Amino acid sequence: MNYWLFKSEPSEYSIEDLAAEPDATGVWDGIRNYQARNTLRDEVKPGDCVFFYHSSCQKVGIAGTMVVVKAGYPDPAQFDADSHYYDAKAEATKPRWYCVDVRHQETFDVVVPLSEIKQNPSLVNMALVKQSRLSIQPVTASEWKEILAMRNQ
DNA sequence: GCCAACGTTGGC
DNA sequence: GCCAACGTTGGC
Repeated sequence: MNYWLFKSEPSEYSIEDLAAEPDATGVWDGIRNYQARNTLRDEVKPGDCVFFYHSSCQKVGIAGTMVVVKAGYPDPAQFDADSHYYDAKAEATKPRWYCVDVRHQETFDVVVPLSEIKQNPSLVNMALVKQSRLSIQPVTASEWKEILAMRNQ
């Protein structure tokens, strides 16, 4: 079982949106970065735990947790000409982009702010801090525990 | 809205 | 395969 952090702009899709889905389960789609794609396709597995990160908003930080319920499969949006995520170069037999299904688990009472994560000495090696632009990134077990210890404070 | 960091594209 | 130009991300 592995830990991950997925980013989303809450104005596009927030943790509240996920919680409001039927069965609190949604598709994590629209990933259009190859490194993130490879992780989704090859490494993210059902049962893995994921932080939901809110980016480009008033309260930047980790908003809660979710769990992976379906491993990587071709992102349907790449074939949908009406979708913002349409990719003319993707073919049904050779999909370019992948998505996973996730189920909402917990919404933190207060978002754990990026500013506090950056100040926490035991989190200096987090991908979030070092490789800030990656939208799908790994989290270690100790980082997971540390973030959980910072929530609801 | 600015801008640094990083990813992608395309000419050669 | 290099690298300049360009596009995107995302914090502030």
